[in-house]
Order: sequence, then structure tokens, then C-alpha cells
Amino acid sequence: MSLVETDDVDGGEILSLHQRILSDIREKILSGVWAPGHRIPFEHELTAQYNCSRMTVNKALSQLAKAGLIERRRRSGSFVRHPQSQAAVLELHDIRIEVEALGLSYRYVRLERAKRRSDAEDRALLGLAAPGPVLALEGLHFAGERPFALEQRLINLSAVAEAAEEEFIEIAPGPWLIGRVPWSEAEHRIRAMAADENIADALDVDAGAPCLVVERRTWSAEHPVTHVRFIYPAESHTLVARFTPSQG
Amino acid sequence: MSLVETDDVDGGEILSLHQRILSDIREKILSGVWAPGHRIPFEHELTAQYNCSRMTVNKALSQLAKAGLIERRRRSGSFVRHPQSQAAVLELHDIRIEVEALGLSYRYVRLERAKRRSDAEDRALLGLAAPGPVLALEGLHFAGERPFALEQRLINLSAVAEAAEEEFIEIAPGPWLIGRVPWSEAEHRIRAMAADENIADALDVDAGAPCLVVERRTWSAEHPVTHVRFIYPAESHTLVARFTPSQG
DNA sequence: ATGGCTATTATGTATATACATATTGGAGCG
DNA sequence: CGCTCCAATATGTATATACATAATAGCCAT
Repeated sequence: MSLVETDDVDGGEILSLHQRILSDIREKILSGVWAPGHRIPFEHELTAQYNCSRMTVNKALSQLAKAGLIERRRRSGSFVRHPQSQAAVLELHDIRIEVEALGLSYRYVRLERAKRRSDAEDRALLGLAAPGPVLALEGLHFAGERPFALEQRLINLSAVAEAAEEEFIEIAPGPWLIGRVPWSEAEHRIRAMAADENIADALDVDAGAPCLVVERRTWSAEHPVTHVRFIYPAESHTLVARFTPSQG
Repeated sequence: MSLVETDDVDGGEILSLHQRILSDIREKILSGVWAPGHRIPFEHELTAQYNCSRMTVNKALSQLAKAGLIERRRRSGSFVRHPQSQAAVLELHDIRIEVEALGLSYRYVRLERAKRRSDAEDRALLGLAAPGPVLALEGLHFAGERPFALEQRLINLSAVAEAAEEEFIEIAPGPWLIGRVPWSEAEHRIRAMAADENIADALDVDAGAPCLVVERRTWSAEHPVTHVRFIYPAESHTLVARFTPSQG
């Protein structure tokens, strides 16, 4: 069971009290009612509100802290964390930071932008059950004068309606989304691929050249938010991830 | 039997009791001492062993269950779970399990084995400061009749002296190591690469074909243990990793 | 002011206890 | 023999309580 697992209470599922407290608070955070930085009620306030012991409240809050949704500070209280608090793996995919870490100038250029009703492929990529409006974007990240990565993205407009108003001409959709949509879960798929003609053209490599492909699906409170595919020429990119045995 | 805080010598960190219990059990599982399916001690047994209350033991076991390392069954006890799909992919990367999950038969064949004093490249890969004995291995993992992955591995014999006695003819070094050396940290590098002639030959693909390369360095208690490079033909492999936000 | 002390506060960990709940092994009955 | 029902057992949740620890706000003396 993941800590940021959501059960919609509508179905009438039986939750233990600490699970309900956790779920209530998580909902307030993911829905944005409690913005990053907001101080959530003290344990003794929640104790009064739910009419339960402090241990029960503590269990819920400890789990939220471990899941990274809140930060707890002695004497000060518990605070909603800023969504920038991403796992290392995601930070690696803030391409601006990667490029600037190499000492090169960064630039994003939009290639395509289409608003449409999701087709079957869109829904498969996003993990959507029903049709709905989506925004399809394609753009190129530059390191200096050279193409660094090609980005192909779908945004679920049912989850992020404001995205429909954005042009994303020079703003990459990744950073834009991170500032607006707290994510609760993400799935990565990483593979190698030979560049087809379109990709080779965009990235300025030979057709058939090996590329690293990183795909990411992101959910917020069980709702699919976005699917993105980054395509890197093999020479330009290595993913690095460091692990210790989980939990702790 | 009071509020004793125990220091865990091996990381030098001060762990609370429930964290120490959790860490001890996790160690037994990850090192293979307690194999999948093994019943771990009952709460009341751990209570006696650590001389603490059941709540403390329960906290540790609940977290292990949440992390997916164990499964808890009322009236029956708690059991080590069989290796899982997602987290295991990056954490353990056991190719036998991947192959068998595809419904194919698995086989490992050693290609090369050389014991030598580490040269500069070996030391760079392993992260060693001083020269010392290393074991260099190359082997091929098969899925059915087809090559599935090429493995190139260095083992630091100063850290794992017993490895010098092993031939690794049909035993892959990965599982062998996991059973002997509990790892405390691992670093992955993932990239795409075109197959050179040797690789193409071993994997039975065309030269220049795109491959996914996963390199892992592993430490145990600050000592470099092994460096391994897995090379997969692009068609045969996708890495999947699922994350929830967490600091770390 | 300003550096140090103290009291206060919220969280962190642990205890002992209680009862609920799921599951199993076995006793007893048809 | 097969079935039901019960008692035993291990985990699941919650309680009230206790003391530890980190951080801060405010006070005091220099």
C-alpha cells in the first residue's frame, strides 16, 4: 500500500480513523485548499476535531510526513510542503537545470500545440477511461545551440483546465505544471530506441541513432494529469539514481 | 525497559527502537537470510526479543508491510513477500525474475572470468582509491533461446574475498552476491548506446542497434562491492519505476 | 542592543491496556 | 464422513499516559 493512496469516500469504504484523518488532510493538500507553506492544525486541534487521542492523529501525520506531503517542525507545527520537493528521479527531468548544470545556456521552443478531444491513443497514454479534452504539445529543449531533448506531452485538461489558456511558446510545460499541480504519484518507463526520421530531424542526429526515452505519467489524487515522453540523443544523456534500501 | 535510544553502529546513525527493529528485519530480508515465504517472528516474539511493547514492534512491522517487503496475515503471522514488480526493478534488478515473469525459461552462461589486480579503469568504475584484487566477469542471460542481456561485472575482492573461489559458470554473480553481502547503497546510471561489434555479436543483434545500458555500483558499509553493467537490446526491455513524492 | 538562560510548546517515542476482527484448528454433532 | 460452531491466536486499531527533544519566545543581566 502506498502512502498516498486515495480511497474515494463516496463509495462508502470503511476506513479506520487514522486513515480517514490522513485521507481528509491529503485531500485538502492535493486539492489546493491548503496551499504549500500552509500550517495544518496542531495535533491537539485535530484531537479535538476528531474527538480521538493524540496517538491516532500522530499516526496519520507521521505517515503524511513520510510520504513527503507535509513537513513537521517541533514547536512550530506541521506545514504543507512545496511541490518542488520531488524525488531525485524527477529532479533529473527538470531539463533546464540539467542543461545549466552543464554550463550551457538553456532555451525551450514549442513545435506543436493542439487542443483536441482525446483519441484512443491519448487515453491509453494518460490512463483515462472516458474521452475528454486534452492538450498535445511538442517542443524542443536546447543546450546552447544544440538540441538536447525532444518533448512530447499530453495534458489532461479535465484535471488541469488552466492549461488550455497557455500557449507554451517559450515556457516548457513541465515547470509550469509543477508550480500548479501537486502530484501524488508518478510512473516512469525508460527504454532505448532508434531515432526515426522525425526524431532524427528534430534532434539533428542520424536516423537510426540510439536514443534514451523517458516516459512519465503523473497522477494527482488518482486523476491522471499528464503524460510526457522525453527523447534524448544517446550521447547527451545519462540518468543517475541513487538508492538506499527502502523505508527508514 | 525505559526510553532507551539505541545507536546503530553500522550507519553511525541514532535510530529509535522501532526503526532499529525495522532495519534489522529489512536487512535479513534483503540479504536473503529470510527468503521469500519465510515466516518472520510473531509480534510477541519480537516483543520478548527486543524487550519492548507490542506497539513498538507493530509500528516496525506495519511499515514493512506498507513498504511491501512483508505480508501480514491475521492468525497466521507475517511473511516475507516474493519479489515485487516495480521497486524491485531498480533496487534489485534480478534478471532471472524478469525473464520468468515473461513466462520464458531462464539460463545464465559465463563468457569470461579473470582475476587481476585492479587497473585504473577498474578503480574508476568501482570507486576504489587504492589498487587491490578484483574479479572481472562477463556473462549472458538468456530468455528461452534468445540472449536477453549481457552482463559485465567487477567484484572488489577486498570486500568479498569468497568470490575469488567461485567460478560463476552457471550461477549469475548478482544473486550470489545478494545472498552474501547486504548492500547499503546503490547508484544507477542508465543510458542508451549503439551496440558495438562485440555486443552485437553476443546479443545477436545488428551492429549499431540501440541498447539500453544499466550500470550499478553497490556499497556495503561504505566499501565498494561491485560494479555491473547490463546491456539490453532495445526491443527486449523497458524499465518501469513507480514513485510517490518523498524527500531523500 | 545582545548574549545567554528559562519556560513553553509541539512533536517524537514508548508504555500498558483494551477490544475488534480475521482466520484457523479442532471439538462435537448430524 | 462432512458439517457447523467455538475457542484460540495474531494482527489491527485505539486509548490514556509518560517522558524526551527540538525550537522558540521572552526575560534578564551584562
